[in-house]
Amino acid sequence: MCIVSPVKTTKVKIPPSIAEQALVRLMRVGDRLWRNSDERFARWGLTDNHYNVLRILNGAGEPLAQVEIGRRMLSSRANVTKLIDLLEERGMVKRLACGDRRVNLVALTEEGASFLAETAAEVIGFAEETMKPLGRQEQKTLLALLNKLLGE
Amino acid sequence: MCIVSPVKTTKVKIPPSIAEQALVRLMRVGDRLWRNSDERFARWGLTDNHYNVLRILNGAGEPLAQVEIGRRMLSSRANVTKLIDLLEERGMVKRLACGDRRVNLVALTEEGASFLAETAAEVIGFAEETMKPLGRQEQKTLLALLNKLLGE
DNA sequence: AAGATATAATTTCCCGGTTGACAATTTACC
DNA sequence: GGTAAATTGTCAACCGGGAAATTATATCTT
Repeated sequence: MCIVSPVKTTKVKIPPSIAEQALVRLMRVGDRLWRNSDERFARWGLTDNHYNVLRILNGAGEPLAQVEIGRRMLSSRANVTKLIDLLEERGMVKRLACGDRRVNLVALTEEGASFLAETAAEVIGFAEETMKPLGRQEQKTLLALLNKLLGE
Repeated sequence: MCIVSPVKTTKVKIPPSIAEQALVRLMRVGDRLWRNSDERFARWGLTDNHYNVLRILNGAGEPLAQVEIGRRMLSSRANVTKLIDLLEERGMVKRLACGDRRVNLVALTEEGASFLAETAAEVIGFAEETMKPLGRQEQKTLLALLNKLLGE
């Protein structure tokens, strides 16, 4: 048991701001989602960032330069190198030479594609479960607000 | 210029899911906010997590055990130790003994409080600016949706 | 054609945070 | 009351990711 001497320390009165509340909540939710997500993908020995790379390649439908991958996923160039290193080691991706000898084109392999195919249902299921507290319409509203916030 | 041989690699058809879209957007927005926030607080030689500790202590209005701080900010005990170490070194916080000799009660100092007072306006200003793309009512909606999502 | 500038990837180093082990203490249980 | 289990804070080791410097190549300027 912890005996607290009578200390009063509510020092600073900070005016409540809807904007700040929303911002803090947004950061907290984001933080939690990243943790959960990471936890999930750890089962496959991957980071959610690794998975993201696979999804980006699959979505693009063609090999992409590393720098382009980094651009699409808000990651530093240095980090993309390491991400690709692991994915290539696992055979999910391969680097192709191309006309410009500075760039590596990164392509999804058969193995990477089938990994995506096998895990897609589960990944989507996870998303559905996470968002379940919100109805379909609320999810749409949320998505719209976030898009507006991102300014796109 | 990069010559791409005619490769078709759109392998896996993944059904579009509102839930997943919203989830991904949420994570992306959260990530961006954490980055911006960290960048801001770097001016004070702090992490946003350090600032968070100060806000939590101020909000609680009484000294808190480290484990309790960790609980409120979803951070590990070990990390709280390090956060408090720095804040104490800066004189913004101090550790108090209490009845239970396992726990350190952490209290906001005068210096910590005045730091909060001095920076509050700017921090709130940052939040307002970040959330500006949304109107007041939209901010409220967003906040409500996030709360519902957190299940509180 | 030659030198300056820009771009892509990689390497190295650093930082914040987590995990796991540990010591001190408290609580639960028999 | 006394031993086992649980709790708190700390430390050391590790890990994912970011920033800056490095190398190789391409483009621009003249």
